[in-house]
Amino acid sequence: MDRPLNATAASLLGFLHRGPMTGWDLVVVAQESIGGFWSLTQSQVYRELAAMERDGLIRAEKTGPRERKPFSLTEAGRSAFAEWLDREPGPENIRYPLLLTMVFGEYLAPERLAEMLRDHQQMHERQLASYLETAASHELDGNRFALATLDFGIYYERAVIEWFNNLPARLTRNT
Amino acid sequence: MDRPLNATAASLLGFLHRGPMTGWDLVVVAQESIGGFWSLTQSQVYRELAAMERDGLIRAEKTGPRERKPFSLTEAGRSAFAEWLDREPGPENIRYPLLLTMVFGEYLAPERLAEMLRDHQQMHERQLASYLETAASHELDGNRFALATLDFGIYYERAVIEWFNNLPARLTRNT
DNA sequence: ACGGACATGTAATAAGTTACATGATTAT
DNA sequence: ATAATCATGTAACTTATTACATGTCCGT
Repeated sequence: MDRPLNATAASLLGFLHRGPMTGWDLVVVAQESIGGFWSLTQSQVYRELAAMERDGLIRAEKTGPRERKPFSLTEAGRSAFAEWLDREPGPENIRYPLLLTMVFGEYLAPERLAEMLRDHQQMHERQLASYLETAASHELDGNRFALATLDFGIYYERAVIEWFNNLPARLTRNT
Repeated sequence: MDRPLNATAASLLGFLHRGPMTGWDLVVVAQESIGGFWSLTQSQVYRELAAMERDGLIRAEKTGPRERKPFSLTEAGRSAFAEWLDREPGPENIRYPLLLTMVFGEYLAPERLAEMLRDHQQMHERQLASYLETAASHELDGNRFALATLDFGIYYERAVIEWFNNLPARLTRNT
């Protein structure tokens, strides 16, 4: 007990500030609001919820229809969250397999690499479009913080796309 | 055996194309060349090396001074790598705790958030400077692929810094 | 009636982190 | 001589991924 809260668990506590939610709800909400820079899976959510219930940070409300089991914040949970939130957030980390592939590009058929680049560029363009749509929808207007993180995604995708566009010049060179 | 190769292990095989290296060497080389978008730890390296030796993908050369135990690629290793390299690289994933903190910014003292933002912006500025220095040093000129990934880092850091610079306008708004 | 979304959870495994133990060699 | 760096590795643990099992309720 009183293990330090990990970021994934903490984010669940954060969402529970909005009111009681089930694991399912949390997966959906998290996917939507932090999915762009913090991945989590269903399994993780249920596991963290179970652990946090054991630790008294959340409490199960009475089970609803379809075995819905909503959890609500306890005072302990609220303060554990506040403590976590105030801590120095760690450095970001990026893991991009495509770049790994590219570092070893000399061992790969150029057309194959080109194909991968095309695919990934397309994915990023779609992601950017989706972010822009969200931004235009005004559904986040109530929360300037959420909007700011969305903005991060937009800046990121734009930069990546620009990088893709300038790549051929970089890669076609002699050497 | 014949478990699918993971990206971390595969990258070690990639580096071994340059010639036999020890775990230590690999940690250093990997840190330098892919550290920006693929983190790995010493433990992981030694574990993957042990597993790959078991699987016959690499072979230990004779131990040198200081218990140095260099590994070299086997034919099996070479072809496992080629196979891995040709595969569809998965989507990138970013995990940025600062953004998590920001999403819940409404529960945090504004000055504390501002402080975190200042710190992180500084970290990104330093990172950018370091990338630019590497780019200016011409030490990567022999490898246009490595240069391209370095470029990714530069585009990324620039975008993030720009985002930081535009943040106050975003966050100071009413609401 | 039935397909699809809702909902919870477990099992098995892989990957990643942190800390430590041990010792050799080099440079000062 | 002693501190720093080189070098290998283990132990203990936490986090993350993938796949599966089970069942409910809603809409058509």
